[in-house]
Amino acid sequence: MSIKNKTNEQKEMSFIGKARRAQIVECVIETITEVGYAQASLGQIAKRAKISKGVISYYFTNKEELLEQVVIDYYIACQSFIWPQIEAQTSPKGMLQTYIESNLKFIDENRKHVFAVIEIVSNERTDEGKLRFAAKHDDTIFLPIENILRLGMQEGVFREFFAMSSRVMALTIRHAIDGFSLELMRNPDLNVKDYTKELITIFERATQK
Amino acid sequence: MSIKNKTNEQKEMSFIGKARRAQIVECVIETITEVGYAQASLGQIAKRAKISKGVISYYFTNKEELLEQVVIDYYIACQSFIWPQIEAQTSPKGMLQTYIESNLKFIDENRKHVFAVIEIVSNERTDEGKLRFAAKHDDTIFLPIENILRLGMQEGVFREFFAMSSRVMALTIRHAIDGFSLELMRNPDLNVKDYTKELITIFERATQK
Amino acid sequence: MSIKNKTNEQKEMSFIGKARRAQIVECVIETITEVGYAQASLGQIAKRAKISKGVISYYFTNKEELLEQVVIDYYIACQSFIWPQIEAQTSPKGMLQTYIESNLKFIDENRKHVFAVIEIVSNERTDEGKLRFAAKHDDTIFLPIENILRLGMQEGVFREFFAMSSRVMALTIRHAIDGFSLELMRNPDLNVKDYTKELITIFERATQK
Amino acid sequence: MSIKNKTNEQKEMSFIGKARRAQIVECVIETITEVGYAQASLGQIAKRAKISKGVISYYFTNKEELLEQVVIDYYIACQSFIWPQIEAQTSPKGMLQTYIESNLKFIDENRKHVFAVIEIVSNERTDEGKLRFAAKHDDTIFLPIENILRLGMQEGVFREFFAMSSRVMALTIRHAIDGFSLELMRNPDLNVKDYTKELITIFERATQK
DNA sequence: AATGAATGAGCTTTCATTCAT
DNA sequence: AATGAATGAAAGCTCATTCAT
Repeated sequence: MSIKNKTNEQKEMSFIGKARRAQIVECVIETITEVGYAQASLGQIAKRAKISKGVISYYFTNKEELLEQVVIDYYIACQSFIWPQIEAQTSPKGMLQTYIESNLKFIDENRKHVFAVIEIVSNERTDEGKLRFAAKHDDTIFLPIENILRLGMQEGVFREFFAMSSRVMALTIRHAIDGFSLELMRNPDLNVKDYTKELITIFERATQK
Repeated sequence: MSIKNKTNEQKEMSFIGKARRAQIVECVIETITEVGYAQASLGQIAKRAKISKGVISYYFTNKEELLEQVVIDYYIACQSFIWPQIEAQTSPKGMLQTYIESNLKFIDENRKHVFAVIEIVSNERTDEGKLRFAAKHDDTIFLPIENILRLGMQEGVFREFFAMSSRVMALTIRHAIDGFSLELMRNPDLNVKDYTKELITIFERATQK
Repeated sequence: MSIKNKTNEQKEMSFIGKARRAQIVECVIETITEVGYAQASLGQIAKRAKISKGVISYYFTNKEELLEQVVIDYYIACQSFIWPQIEAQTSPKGMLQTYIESNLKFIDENRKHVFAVIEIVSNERTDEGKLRFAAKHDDTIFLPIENILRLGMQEGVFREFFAMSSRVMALTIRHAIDGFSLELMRNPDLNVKDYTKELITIFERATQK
Repeated sequence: MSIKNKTNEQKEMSFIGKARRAQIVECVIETITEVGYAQASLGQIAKRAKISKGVISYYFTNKEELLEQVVIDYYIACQSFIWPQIEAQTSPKGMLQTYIESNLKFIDENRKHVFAVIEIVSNERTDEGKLRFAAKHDDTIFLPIENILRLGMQEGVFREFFAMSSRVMALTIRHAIDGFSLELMRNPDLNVKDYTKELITIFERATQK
């Protein structure tokens, strides 16, 4: 019986099992980076992992679950890298700066993983044609930045955002960050320090009173 | 003989031929909008166009050419909508504002087409795994905005951008605009006016002295 | 109504109609020569003829009839070239020599047509998978040479062929001639004179007492 | 991962894998025999093998490689059958006789395989329209017989061949042998013994001083 | 725990043929 | 007389998934 056909209580996955899943996830990232989402077949992934396709099916229910794991791993790694840094900040301005800074740092240090996640999130769909990770992505990604902006407004350090404009600001920051990831793949020699500094400047000016 | 095996300029395409190509391009846009790039097969496209798959092959050499046509049509429509408005401006500040405004207006009025192009440009690859439209996209999309920024610096109305930061600014503006398109698909009832106003505010503040 | 849907009595084909058929047949030969039987589609043929595929269907019931016409034209041209020369001979030895000589001359002067016919005859099959032209080919091709051999035996100028060996001789002569055609396509600069001389020598020696 | 994406030498193919490939090759031969090269699609082959089309793609990179395997198998089997017999001969005359004899024997005992190879070699083309196996065929097939003829001339037991006529002789012998294969398919009850005897006589006479 | 084998659906593309004009 | 348009079947091939071992 394959590992996946067990009930939830049976979630007794061995150490080696976890390692295998991690290895496969790593190869998904590698593959998507090299050939893109649409060409990243299980065959291509298995080839890079130097295992048979069957192994993937053994450790993951289906391709969907495999890609989800890539996304989940990213969320965990990204959040646990960023949150402590933001929580260490006391001012909204510091939080915003840290949000941008830490995100770019994480992306720089996890280029392929982040790129793969963007590919997956913007392509993977349900049978009905809806983007599968859109909702979850929204929750995980936009809530924190919107909270920072709201806090800044309440404390009076950020300008007053009319109508839905705090959402626009949040989206724009997010698009800038995701866009940085794409640019980094196209142009790996990018000066990350300068890019970060400039992005902080842009959104400091955009938010200040 | 199919329509595509004529001379390269394809001068001699019948009226009905052009109409058919346009109709098929329209259905590609529709299909990508509904099911995404990866699921947009010729079969799906033909189904929506209520024609047989063979017809598509009759009017387009291959899928690649078909998708390229979607992108080309976008470039032509977008440029001819935006350029006159920008050229009518005299100040860099006015140009930047108009650039954002007209882009968002075009996107709003051509939601599906723009979305489809983003899907195609960010997914369609050559046999070697490189993004097929990356280079052309860069030329068409980034040069104008970078020119506006440079002009503003020379005239002293924009702040001094250090190092590569005018490129960062151009990229960030572009990511904000492309991001708007994606957001508009997820949330069709978006208040476009407010979104535009806010985006202009953000980048006015980000660029001013 | 297309020309082919008329009854036999209506075989009133115009001058221009005959010319068209001849032109198309010529292009079939050209196409098969260039790309081979399997790749010689109606589309390829029409392209070389600079006409639409529909025209071919207008003048020929189907592809089968078109290819048959190529073969028929060959038989007529070949026979009317060769027969008079053989009939002018009085001795079996002279006939055999003339048979080889005139065949090779005809092939040399109609390289592409002969090659196309060989391609068609050895590939074109009925729905049941039988070679369509095998029987007709046999009758037209082998009877004359077998007759020459029989005559030579009766007159005592050829050696006695035991058992089925006059058929073997006829076949071998025929294979040598068809093979010459193939070799001529592979190696167009072949010295035809020398080839002819040698082939005559071979079969003179093989048949003589 | 399919069996074919291993190293180039494909050292590590399982026993069952080899058997499957052999089985599929056998069905290609069967299929070409029944319906000819042009109609021998992967679907037809799979049907005869009672497997799905996918299995063929699993064991062979593409159709081209599959057909090449048929040809390679033939070369190996044919050479290893014929060579020892020829090398056992001491005189050129004996060699020539053995060459014809053993070739015809091999064809008789491998009728379908030989026929299939002839179909493939004379039809399979590259994308540029050139016969794919023409060159290799030439090397493998004509060199040995030309060597025998040259040896016979040097030793003075064969007549002097002027100009390119030893090549003509080699070609004619080869055409006779290939032609025998075709004749055998059309007429399975052929008396092979008599055919062989006659062919030997023909070329003995054709070559002798 | 892991694999090789196999499937069947779906992909893009080509093709002979039909038909309205 | 001729064409452009369209079809539907079949081609070679890829893929996610299943399953026996």
